[in-house]
Amino acid sequence: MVTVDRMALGKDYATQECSIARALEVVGERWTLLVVRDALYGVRRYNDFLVHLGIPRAVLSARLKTLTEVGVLEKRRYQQAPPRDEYVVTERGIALWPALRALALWGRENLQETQLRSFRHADCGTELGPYGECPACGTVVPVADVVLMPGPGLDPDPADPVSRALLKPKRMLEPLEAGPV
Amino acid sequence: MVTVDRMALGKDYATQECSIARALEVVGERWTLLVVRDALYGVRRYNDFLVHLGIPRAVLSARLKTLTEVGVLEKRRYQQAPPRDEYVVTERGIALWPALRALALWGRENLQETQLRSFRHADCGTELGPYGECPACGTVVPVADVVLMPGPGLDPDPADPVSRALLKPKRMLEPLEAGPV
DNA sequence: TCCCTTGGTTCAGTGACCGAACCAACGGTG
DNA sequence: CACCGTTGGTTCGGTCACTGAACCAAGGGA
Repeated sequence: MVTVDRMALGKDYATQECSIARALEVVGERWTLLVVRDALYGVRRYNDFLVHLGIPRAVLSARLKTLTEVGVLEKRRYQQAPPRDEYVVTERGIALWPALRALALWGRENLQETQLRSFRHADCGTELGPYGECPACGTVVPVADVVLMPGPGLDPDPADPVSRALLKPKRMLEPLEAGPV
Repeated sequence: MVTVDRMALGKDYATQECSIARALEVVGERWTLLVVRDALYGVRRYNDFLVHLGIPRAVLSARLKTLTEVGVLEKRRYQQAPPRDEYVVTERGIALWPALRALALWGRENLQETQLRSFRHADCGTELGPYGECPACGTVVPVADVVLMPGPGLDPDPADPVSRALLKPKRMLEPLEAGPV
């Protein structure tokens, strides 16, 4: 019996002296980055994450808990009776935007045939360049000034209310109004 | 009995219409992004990946196979007798650099206490800015012009030869000369 | 002949993920 | 007041990916 703690399988990269490994220990598990993506899109409520992601409930609960603990999300009571909480993305979560945008760009250029969505500068409607800048304005665009635009490759009649809400242009970070199922 | 193919557990996000999900199906599995990171650092040989990552051999074989199939790495014979292959990062793999750099930055700013490594512009030695640009030169720096610099937080006497080689400044992409174990 | 290097494959065990069922607090309705 | 619907979970049995250790094989060199 050694005193070394049993390393949880599949969670950390103990031997790696590397900031990327540290980051992946937090956001590298299955579903985690998609939860953060949805949070940046404005999804805040348990049920909206659930139906939009199609994720097992136990896994969603675990991810929301971890992300709250590391300060990427903040659990906040939005109504008292009955008590209801929502998960709002924090500054630390917003700081993941460059990584997510880079991944989206890579996926679109290398794996995706049809254009699904685009990220545009709210002020002028120009699509963001490869480094998150607005080519027309010449400035780096903060997430709050980005609009998520639907593209031609999307299913025009999706089953879940979150996907339906995202068929219209949507300002990032603003809470998403998901209709009934 | 439905005709729908059994979805492999833990690999794809079938319901997601999203470039990020497509990207994560390829690079979202455990270890994968660290393999790509090492490839960008100049690691090319099976044994070097193995000792540097501390990854199970079966998983390394699987990841190298998948990454080769999707065109992120290229398997190339570097000597005939005895026959030996190496894995070299392709243009498609290099295109993952912005995502990895963004993740590294996030990990360092949010999770890491000590500075482990920094990415600097080879021409002038300036540390890269948050969007991969050189603040001094005002240009976006391609990976080939980035130097990986060791920082004060690193173990000064690591066990594996790859970590030892990375204690000296190292130009990205150039093949890494790992000494004997 | 024997051993070493390199680059793998095989296999049993473990734990993360899966989906379905269940639970609980509260409000509204008949 | 009984009952139902909404929201936000927890529990549980089964499956599959990851783990680590052992094994394998094609050469080269002593």
